Amino acid sequence: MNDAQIEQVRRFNRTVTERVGVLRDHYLGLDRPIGEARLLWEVGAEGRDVRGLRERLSLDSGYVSRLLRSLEADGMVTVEPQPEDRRVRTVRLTEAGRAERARLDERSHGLAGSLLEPLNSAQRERLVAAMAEVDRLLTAATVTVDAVDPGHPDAEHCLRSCYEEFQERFDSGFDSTRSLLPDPGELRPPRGLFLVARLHGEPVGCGGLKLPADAPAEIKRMWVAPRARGLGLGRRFLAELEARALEHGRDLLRLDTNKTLTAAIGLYHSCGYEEIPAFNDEPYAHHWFEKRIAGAAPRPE
Amino acid sequence: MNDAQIEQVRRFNRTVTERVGVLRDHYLGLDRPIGEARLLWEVGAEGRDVRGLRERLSLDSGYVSRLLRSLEADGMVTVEPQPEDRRVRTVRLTEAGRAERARLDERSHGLAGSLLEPLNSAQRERLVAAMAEVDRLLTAATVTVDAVDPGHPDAEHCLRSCYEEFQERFDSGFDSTRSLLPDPGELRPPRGLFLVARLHGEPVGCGGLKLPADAPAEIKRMWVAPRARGLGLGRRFLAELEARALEHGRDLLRLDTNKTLTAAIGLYHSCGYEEIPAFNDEPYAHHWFEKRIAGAAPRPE
DNA sequence: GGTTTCCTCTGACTATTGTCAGAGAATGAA
DNA sequence: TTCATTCTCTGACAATAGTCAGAGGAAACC
Repeated sequence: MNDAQIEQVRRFNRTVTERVGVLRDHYLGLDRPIGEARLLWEVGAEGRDVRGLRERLSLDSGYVSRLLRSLEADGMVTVEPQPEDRRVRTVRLTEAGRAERARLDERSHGLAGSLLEPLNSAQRERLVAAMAEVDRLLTAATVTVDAVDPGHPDAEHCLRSCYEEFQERFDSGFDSTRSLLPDPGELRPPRGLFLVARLHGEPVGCGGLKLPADAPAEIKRMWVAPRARGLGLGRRFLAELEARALEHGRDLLRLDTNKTLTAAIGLYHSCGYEEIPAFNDEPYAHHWFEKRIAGAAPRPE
Repeated sequence: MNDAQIEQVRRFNRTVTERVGVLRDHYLGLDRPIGEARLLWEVGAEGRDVRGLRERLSLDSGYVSRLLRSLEADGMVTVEPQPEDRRVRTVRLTEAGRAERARLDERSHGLAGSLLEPLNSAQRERLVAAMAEVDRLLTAATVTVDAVDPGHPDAEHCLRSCYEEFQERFDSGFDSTRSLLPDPGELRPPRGLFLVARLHGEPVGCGGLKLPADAPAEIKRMWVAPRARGLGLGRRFLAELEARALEHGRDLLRLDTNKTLTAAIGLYHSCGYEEIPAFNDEPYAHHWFEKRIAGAAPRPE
């Protein structure tokens, strides 16, 4: 990362916070303090627990409580205990609250429009494309990847989603008990490891590594949630798994995959994996790959 | 402008304000309220008038005064009357103030770095490029273009800069009194008009239109400040001048230009101007163009 | 049943971010 | 000189944003 890049990021920050900030104040800050407006927004059409609101906006519990009293007094929300657990209280929008939220939404829409408005259509397209790219990459930068136990709820959520997707996509359907890895417990140290990617705390992808004593390390159960695709997460998993394999003294990685997973196959090729003859008899595999990793720097950059 | 575009802009706003906002609070908000920090920053190394600070940050005069007293009490700045006009007071950083500002600068540098830090180098390059594009286009969107009297200080500033640039670039140098438009007063209504572009109130470009009674309208003295290039301002001036010419019932536009102004020549070509034989004997011209504008929509989009 | 933990709320405080009216000094115009 | 204007400052006031300690009800654990 060089100084010219840093300078550009700083210029970007200045321009964006100034322009977006000014317009946001202009559009949203009219009749309601920002704190209340954000809260109203976060409650959403469905309603939400007080706790959830606090976490989402990372505010003090007393403060949230006071904001809620104020919104309640204005007739925007109702707050009621949950039937299952009467300690937890659920916030719901009233009719008036929904109307107010719709107005906020409209204004926010107007704000976005006013950013585009002065530009001609070619410029608009370029701006929107560049914004999508910034959005994607900043989001990618907030994704964390950590090793967890395969029994962890987040891990199980990912595995379940992964199996569901296999079931849908594979010509033959998918039954994990018939695959060569019936029990993800095999991905628990010391026999392997399991990584989970999270975005804002929500699990959005996983990747496992088998470390058999008498055979090369093997990548298993790599999956990225649809909403997190396009962030380079697949590539990041591969890099991370390669690094971990290296740390365990391995210099060769293998994996198998189904012919319907074309994006994954492309990824493996572009990350230096080479197709080899079948090294196992996984019933769901059509392609087998390997990559020699010894000596390479453990992480990009 | 369509809804998908608006949606993308809103997603962008959310991601960016969240990510940049969190980090800014984390980096800058440590020991000094943001108001003071911004003020300290805006004073800059050179010092600045109280009035200028107020305008730049658009704050109440009483509030600025109070912030300054606070910074003064901390030994960060000194405030002294200007010698020429003792009503106006100038703020300057003390030694300690400069040190503090340097710390802010360092933190802001760190903030920018931390946005890039989690990405690999290919992603960094893409992010920085996209940020530059967003920055450029948002800046372009804040540029205003207005008709002013050619005697207005902003207009004169632009004309002077324009002549200086001609002087530097033309093989023969440039002397405005020898050109076919010795007096920009000819660009005053009703004989013509003069547009000035401004960015944050600073003049950054100009374009004139001659409207002779017995000849086609003619574009003169088009110029864009170096720091405002790449924003599509030239194209915007042409569109604006064409629209104004149309409003005056003209259907043909002409212009001449010097061979050293290659970017301008490219612009004319790409905007539909066609090269024609010399229609005047401007001593500094090598190329002559015209464009028929009748019937076209007055403005892009 | 008793204890602990969780969740929300209230009261008491503080700091920040302003807004407004007018005072007082300096300047420019008539 | 007088008068209006410009510029900054002070005092009074208010809203917003946030922190902290602890009360009290509900659920979970032993």
